[in-house]
Amino acid sequence: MIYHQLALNVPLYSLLTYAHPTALPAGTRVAVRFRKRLVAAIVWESNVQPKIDINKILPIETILSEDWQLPADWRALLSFTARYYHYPLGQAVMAALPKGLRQPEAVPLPHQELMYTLSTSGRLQPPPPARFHKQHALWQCLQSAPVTLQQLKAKHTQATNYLNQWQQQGWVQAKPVPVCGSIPASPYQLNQQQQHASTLIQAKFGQFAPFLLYGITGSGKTEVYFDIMAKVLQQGRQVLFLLPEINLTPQLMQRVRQRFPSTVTVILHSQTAAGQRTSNYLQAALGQAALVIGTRLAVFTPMHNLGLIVVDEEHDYSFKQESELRYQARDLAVWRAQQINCPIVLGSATPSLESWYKAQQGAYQLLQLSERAHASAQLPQIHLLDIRRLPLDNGLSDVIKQKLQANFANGGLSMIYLNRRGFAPALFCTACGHIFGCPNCSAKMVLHQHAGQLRCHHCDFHQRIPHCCPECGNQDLTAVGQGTQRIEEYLQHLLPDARILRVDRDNTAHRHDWAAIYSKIMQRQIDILVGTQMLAKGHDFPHLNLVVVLNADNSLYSADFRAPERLFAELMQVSGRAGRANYKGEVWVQTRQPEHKVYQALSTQNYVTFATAELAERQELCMPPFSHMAAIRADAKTMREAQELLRQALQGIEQQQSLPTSVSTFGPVPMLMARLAGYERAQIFLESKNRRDLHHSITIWHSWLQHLEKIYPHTRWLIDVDPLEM
DNA sequence: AGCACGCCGACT
DNA sequence: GTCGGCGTGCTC
Repeated sequence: MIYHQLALNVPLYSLLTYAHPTALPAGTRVAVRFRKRLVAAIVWESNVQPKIDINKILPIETILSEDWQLPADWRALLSFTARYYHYPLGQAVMAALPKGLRQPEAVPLPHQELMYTLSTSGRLQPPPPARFHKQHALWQCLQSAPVTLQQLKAKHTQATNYLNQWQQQGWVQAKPVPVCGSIPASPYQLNQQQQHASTLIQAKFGQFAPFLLYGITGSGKTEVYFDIMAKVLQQGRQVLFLLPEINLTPQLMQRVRQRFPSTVTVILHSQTAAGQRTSNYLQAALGQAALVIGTRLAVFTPMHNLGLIVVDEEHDYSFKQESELRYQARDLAVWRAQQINCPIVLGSATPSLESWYKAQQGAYQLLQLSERAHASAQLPQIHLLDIRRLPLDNGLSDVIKQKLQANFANGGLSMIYLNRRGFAPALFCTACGHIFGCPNCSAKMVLHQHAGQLRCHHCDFHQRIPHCCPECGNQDLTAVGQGTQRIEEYLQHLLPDARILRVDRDNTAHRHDWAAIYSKIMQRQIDILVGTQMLAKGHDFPHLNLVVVLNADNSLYSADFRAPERLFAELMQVSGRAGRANYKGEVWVQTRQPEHKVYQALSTQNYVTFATAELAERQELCMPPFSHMAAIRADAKTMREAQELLRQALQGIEQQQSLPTSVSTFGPVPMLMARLAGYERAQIFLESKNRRDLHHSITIWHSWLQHLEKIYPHTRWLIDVDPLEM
């Protein structure tokens, strides 16, 4: 018997040993008995010396993938991921596989699409008589060039029948569709900066080279990506393209289709149907797809012959998974590029300070695009409107109201941006000041007028709008603050003839909602947009010429040291929506702190000054990227219990062994959102300038937590490496 | 994580 | 007597 180490979906930090008469290659998918149940597993190593009693070892039941294995570089990526994020390898592996491959069932490999053409003997045959005009057309089609079944079916609904007949005669032959067909020349001419960036990247094909493509909004980063992608694809290599939220960027997909019409492209994101995802995954693994486009989870796609990775909007927080396996896809993408020796391009108009710092240090090569791609497009003018002494009507100052009225009268498109959905962010009692909070979370309940509910935006708790205060019985309850619904309602009152559309998570719950909204906007059926973050991300509405930002100040009061960076990126992105193509755009920001560094940098649209100042501050405080962090979190029914586990572990560590001197510890402290979905949450931060030391300390913490979890069975814990949440 | 094993209260 | 509550501990 040959013993194998297998990765199973169990929360164990070691692999499990199973037996098979022959050695199976690493990466093979198998089915095994685990506690009497049949489960899928991946062979990690064969020919191992069992470390447990041989009598306990069970046989591998079936081999699910006889003819292909998950490749070695994929396994290396997952081993690294599990180690770096201190997560059980088996669970990391299963998280990286699509559902179809986590099941203990064999999955048929996707068959490659075929192209048909007349064979040499076929060409000697006379075509079918012209009176059978459809058959004749089919033949003509096959004669001119290889075509797909789909194309043939368009000519003749019975195409399959005739193809079979003719194939049997030996007149027609089939060949797999080339994975990367010819790429038509781009109608777009790169400007000098774009060309320069592209040339520098191309010089590094075939080797590891990280680039930071810093290009202001509208500078045409995508054209640079496309240019180098075309080159890589033409060399017969694959491209992995990661982006934040794919369902929100139908535009990009359209551009890809136009630019690479005959390149086999697959899309991988959480909303892709399970079967489709498995098939896409396998196509990429087998080299049947040349271009893989996806969200963070796509970083784990096994690729046959990867030649380039692109991470668009690299600063976006959605690249970090905030549950289970807490990985940062952008960072893993860089690791992956290094591992397989290919260039990686991180692109953004407001790079993360982590990436910007690396570019300053020379670890990443900085490529700049400082001109707007459309020569006619101008940067929008940004106005800070100090509202400290201005009367507000439903959150809007007179200046803004006039701006909106005027723009509507002139037929322009306006957008109101505020990051609060619902009607009002809080409901309170005018008599005693009671605020309706969520019973499960440390958050206020949001008033949803249309639904007649108070809702918590952090858990699924909701209740009917109460008639009176539970504390004092007073019936006079007031909604404070503005949400998208309230602004929408007020604007409709202010401008009764305007066509107003609200865009937030409440009305774009379904996959196709957004596409419908988008086409409505593009067809100029909308005058004013009211919305949240969703509106800020990557959409071009060429005729949008007025952007109004409300209530952005909220983020300035956050205790999170990354809040300014996040706000700046967000506001730059929203501002960039105005004045694309030929329209001159204006941005108005209502604020009570116009002198704040975020707004100052915004008003001159100068990322570099902002980044420089922010980095200086981070350095002074020894915050990332000048140090590396990890958070150890615990949650329990009470804060005391949650902190107890952390305190005990900390005490144990301090008494028995010492952490590396470069590592400092902060906490335990409650999380910013101390209570979530009925659990109190506490955390300890570990911080060090040295990654190895930090990693070593986390390992020590890890073993203590595993030991202590038996003593505190009601407290759950987790490790978050490079945390974003505070 | 599941899922069995195990040791004490309220039931036919 | 036993049905089942969920605390404890292991998984190849």
